[in-house]
Amino acid sequence: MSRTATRERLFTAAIELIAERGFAAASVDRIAERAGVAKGTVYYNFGSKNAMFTALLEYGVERFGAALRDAAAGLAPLDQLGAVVRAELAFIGEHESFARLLLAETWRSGGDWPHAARLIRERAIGAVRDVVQAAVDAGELRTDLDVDMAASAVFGMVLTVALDWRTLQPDRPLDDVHATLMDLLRGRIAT
Amino acid sequence: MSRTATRERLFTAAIELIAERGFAAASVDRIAERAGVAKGTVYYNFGSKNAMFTALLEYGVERFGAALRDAAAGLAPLDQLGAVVRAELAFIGEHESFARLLLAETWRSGGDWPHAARLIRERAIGAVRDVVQAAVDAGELRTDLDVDMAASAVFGMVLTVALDWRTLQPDRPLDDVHATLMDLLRGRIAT
DNA sequence: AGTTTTGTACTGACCGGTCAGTCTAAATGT
DNA sequence: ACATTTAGACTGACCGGTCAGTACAAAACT
Repeated sequence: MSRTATRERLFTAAIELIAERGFAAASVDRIAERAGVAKGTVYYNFGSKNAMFTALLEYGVERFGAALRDAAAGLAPLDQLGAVVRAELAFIGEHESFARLLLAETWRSGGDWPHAARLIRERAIGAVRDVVQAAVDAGELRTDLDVDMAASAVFGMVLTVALDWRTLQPDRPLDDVHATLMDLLRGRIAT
Repeated sequence: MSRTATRERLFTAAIELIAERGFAAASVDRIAERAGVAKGTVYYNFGSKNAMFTALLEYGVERFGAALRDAAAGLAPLDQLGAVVRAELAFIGEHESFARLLLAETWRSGGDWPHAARLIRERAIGAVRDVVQAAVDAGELRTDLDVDMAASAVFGMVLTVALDWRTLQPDRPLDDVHATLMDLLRGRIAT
């Protein structure tokens, strides 16, 4: 089997198990078993459990961030926020387990991973931030808006709502969820 | 030492350790040590590590939900949402570790505790839901608003923003954060 | 051509250590 | 008296990590 194929199988297995029970409870034995690979292969490919987790996070966050940036590319500032929110919903819909893992690990405190949290903030939340900043620069949003906090708020809101969506109403169309979220963000709530 | 005092010391110690590294990595030995209590006391009081965790969650979520409900009590529907958001921020500011643990456990998938997630949704998010519903009933919000999703969105947004606040800008006044959040929710963002 | 070497990917038994949970006899508090 | 806590020794299961060895194909040598 090719090296990259093996690594991806391990990523998938690890993401699922960590999303279910957390990092510590996902044993290397079980991850290897689910990936259909011997335990030693994990250490041949990554060197340690921690290193595998770091590689997995980098791989996923990079893709997540790229999906968000691609969604906004080329659009008018007016449309970018909606597009980014839609892209975040879509990505989470397709990579639900990874999103759960992300939510749990990003806001962990003392843990072993200051690196992980920073990565997520730079790549994923950063993409949202850039869109908000573009809207401010275009004179579309108030110039005194706290851009970082707004980006974090939008990202967190979409992330938690998306996971509720997948958990409680998985059959509901993405557009429904997207519409409600955008209504909330645009203040179209009041009568 | 009284039974309840012992339990609370154990709760505090367990919450901190679990928030730092997750449930599996927080050993009973270390929890007992941090609480200044013998290991046997844990088993005398709770019977098992899982049972302690369940009791801890019930205790914390109950208090969290009560804080949110108390904040809204007696206010006009117009003011309730702001009060609930403020109460959520304040509670997280005072019980940061518990909030981290809550975030990680609520949106976990397969885990050992579907019970935990349901509890949080009923008690904590439920308090937000009631406030949103009251606003709808008072004709203050659109009647076609998806109340459950809006409540979940507000709760998740405030939770993630609050933890970013504590992590990245702990010295910032609560009122600042509150104002930005309410601006976002009221659509006062556009120029 | 046939043989030997080399590099890469993977295997699974095994080791030292940690963990949840048990047990007990004595102490402490009310 | 009775409930609660202590201190610590102990067990068996499981965990992260190691390592000698297998498989196999491309390359190098004769």
